[in-house]
Amino acid sequence: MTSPRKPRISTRKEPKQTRSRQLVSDILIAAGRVLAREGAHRFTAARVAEEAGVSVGSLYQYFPNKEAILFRLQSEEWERTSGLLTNILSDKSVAPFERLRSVVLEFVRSECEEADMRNALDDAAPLYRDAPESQEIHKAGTRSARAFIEEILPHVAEPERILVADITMMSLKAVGKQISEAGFVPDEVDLRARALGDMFCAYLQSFMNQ
Amino acid sequence: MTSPRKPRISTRKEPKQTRSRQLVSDILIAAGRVLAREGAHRFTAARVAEEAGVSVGSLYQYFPNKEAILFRLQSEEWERTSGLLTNILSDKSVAPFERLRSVVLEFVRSECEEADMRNALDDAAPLYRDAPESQEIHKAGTRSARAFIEEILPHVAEPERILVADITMMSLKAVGKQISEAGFVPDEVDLRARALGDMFCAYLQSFMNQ
Amino acid sequence: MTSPRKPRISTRKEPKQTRSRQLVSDILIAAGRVLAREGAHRFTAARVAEEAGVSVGSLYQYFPNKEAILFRLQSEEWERTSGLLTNILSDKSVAPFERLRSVVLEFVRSECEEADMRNALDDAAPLYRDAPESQEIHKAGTRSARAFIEEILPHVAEPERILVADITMMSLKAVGKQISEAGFVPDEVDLRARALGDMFCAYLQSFMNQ
Amino acid sequence: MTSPRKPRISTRKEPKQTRSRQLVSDILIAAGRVLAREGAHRFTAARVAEEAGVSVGSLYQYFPNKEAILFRLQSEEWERTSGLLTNILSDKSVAPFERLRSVVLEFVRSECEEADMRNALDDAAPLYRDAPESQEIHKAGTRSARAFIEEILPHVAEPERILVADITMMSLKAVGKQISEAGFVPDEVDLRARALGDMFCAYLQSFMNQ
DNA sequence: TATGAATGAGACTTCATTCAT
DNA sequence: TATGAATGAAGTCTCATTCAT
Repeated sequence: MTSPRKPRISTRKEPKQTRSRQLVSDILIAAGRVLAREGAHRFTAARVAEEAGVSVGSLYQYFPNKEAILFRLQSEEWERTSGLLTNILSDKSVAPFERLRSVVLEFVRSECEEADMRNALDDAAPLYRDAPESQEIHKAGTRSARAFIEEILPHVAEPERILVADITMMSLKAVGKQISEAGFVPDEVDLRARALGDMFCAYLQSFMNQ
Repeated sequence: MTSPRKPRISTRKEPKQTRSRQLVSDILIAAGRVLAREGAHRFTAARVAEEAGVSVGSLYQYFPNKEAILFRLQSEEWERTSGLLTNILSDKSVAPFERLRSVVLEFVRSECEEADMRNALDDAAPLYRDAPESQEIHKAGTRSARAFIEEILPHVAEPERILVADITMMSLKAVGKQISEAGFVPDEVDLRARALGDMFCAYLQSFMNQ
Repeated sequence: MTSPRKPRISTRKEPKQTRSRQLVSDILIAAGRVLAREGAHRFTAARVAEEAGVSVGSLYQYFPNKEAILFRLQSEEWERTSGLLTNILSDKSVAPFERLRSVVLEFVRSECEEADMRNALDDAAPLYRDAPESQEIHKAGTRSARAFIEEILPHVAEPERILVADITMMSLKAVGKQISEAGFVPDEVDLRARALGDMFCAYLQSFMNQ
Repeated sequence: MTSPRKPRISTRKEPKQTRSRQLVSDILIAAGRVLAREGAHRFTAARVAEEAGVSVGSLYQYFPNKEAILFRLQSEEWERTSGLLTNILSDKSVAPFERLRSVVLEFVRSECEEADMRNALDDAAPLYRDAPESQEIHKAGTRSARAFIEEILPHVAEPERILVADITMMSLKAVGKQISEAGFVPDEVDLRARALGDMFCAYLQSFMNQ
């Protein structure tokens, strides 16, 4: 893929006034709804504006383009999820493997909430993914994961730890997405989430038995 | 999400003559190139036709719509991969865990070949994914995986075996994709593929120690 | 015949501002001209837009599709004609048969005005005819006709009155159309219109002599 | 309407061999079916060829273009109908008004047979109507009608007789078409046909009482 | 600041007709 | 004579974005 376009994707103006902040928030909520209801394919500026009850003009006042809206939506998703992960993983009052199982379960469940919107967001990924800002976002989650692995596998060399953390994170995100896409009922979701947790535990355990 | 449209996606005309067969093949190759070079976003009938050196009309003589081309591309990919998986997994002259490691390595490597095209194909997935034909395709791979799990975990109850097979397959596909997207050099790819293999082995092993 | 598609045909946006109203009107006038000049066959969105001096986009801002334009054109025609009919037929200060002759004459004359456009509109009928909105329109004229027949043939049973009214209306519309298509000069038109009026009078008279 | 195109519409080659004759006939039958099944809108050379079981090439061997097929279809229709009219109207062993009533009934009924095909043929009229050959066809029916009027209204001056004949024919054709389009059941059809016959009789009668 | 009408490039798809085999 | 693949112009419609008000 060539794609030398690096579209500006950050918010056009930092809204300091409350009114603006509210507007941005309204737009994002509307965008989520449009995405969930109509699919990535029908996610258009006009539809978002209408759903948000603002004019297209206003929309473009706060977002430089359509992609920026998707990006913000994704960012906020990711921040929420990232916070969740970090909170659970860093809570040292809980046994490590319990934390791991817990984090997997919560993550998968959260992926399955608003699955329609998330799936559509994924479908739309090509639109915002290439922006440089998008890369940044994933670092936070990565950091927590690496710290956790370091905590439970202190004797493993750093490069390998990073590898383990990355593989695990990748699997978690990817499988989480797949589960959310599959449209399972809550019990089926939990079943799979727990199996995934088992897999990660078995994997990490294997380093401890070495 | 609305839009449950089920577009016809199968090949429009069964090409029996060599000429036609060649044409279809040319179109698919051109489509792959367009996809890799321009991305899913710029994958249009006109561009594919031009790249293939045929008229749009001819293109539509062999494919009912753009999605059908993508679907064929994906099918052929998947058939190749599926064959690969089945071959390795069912070769009982090799120790099971060796087969598993091998299959993971090969799968990930194959995902990384023509990564541009594959990634673009994934981006385009919303276009062909919902077609009924598309669902069928995934069954073959699933079968091999389940058979393999049955072979090495015969004492595990069927429902759980299926769960294990599905989780493993999901991880393999999803992580394979992520690795291919990340643009690693071959050594980095292998490193990750092996780690993934380790994870699966550890997981399955954990059922044997029970 | 298959294809029972019921395309949306109503106006896309209720134009409240004068500017919009003007635009819609411009488009309709342009559409009429294109129809008259080029024929139904060459009535395309692009041509209408160009004739109206607006962009295709604007055209689709006010009409959901090409058929809707034709439908509006036809509606306005029909409303005018329908009003004419009703006015003349319900004017009880004039003797019934005089009213009838008058209505036939006026109707046929009005059909012959802008005959090119009307004929092309008829040619295009397959495009808008099946829409539900289209069916509604014909009811008004039917009502006046039935009321008139009731007035002059009060002793005839209702079902038969309806039949008489319907047959007469059908003939009037159909013959009017044929006359307008034939390209007669005004005198020839009047001659035929009067003959048609005679026919209707003779028909109704025949019920009075019974 | 400008429409300066006068497309060649007559049959491309007079098929003397039986085989060819058969082919032309097959094509026409297929064309009728396509028209009835798919509507004028979807009447395409390819579809007719497929329905007829011949290649598009062959189709174009016997008809110079699509319109020619429609024209032939219409011609044959009209010849049949015209023959019917002439036969009934000229049968002097039957009382004139009985003949008139009979002709109207038969004509309307025949219009209602294969209504789908006829309606679609009407929808397609713009495609063949302008050809010069098309004008010729209507003369035969006109002649019979005029002869009939002359027979029963010998004392009326020729120009007026022609007018009467033309108006009556126009009404008959036009109303016949409308009835066939309306999709009535046979009894409803007959009811209307008889009313139409009544109207014509009353009209002609009015000239006899003068 | 907000609005929303206007733009027009560009996507998909169909189909009449030709012509090499 | 028959075939049917190939052509490509033409048509419909959408949508991101701008800009006058």
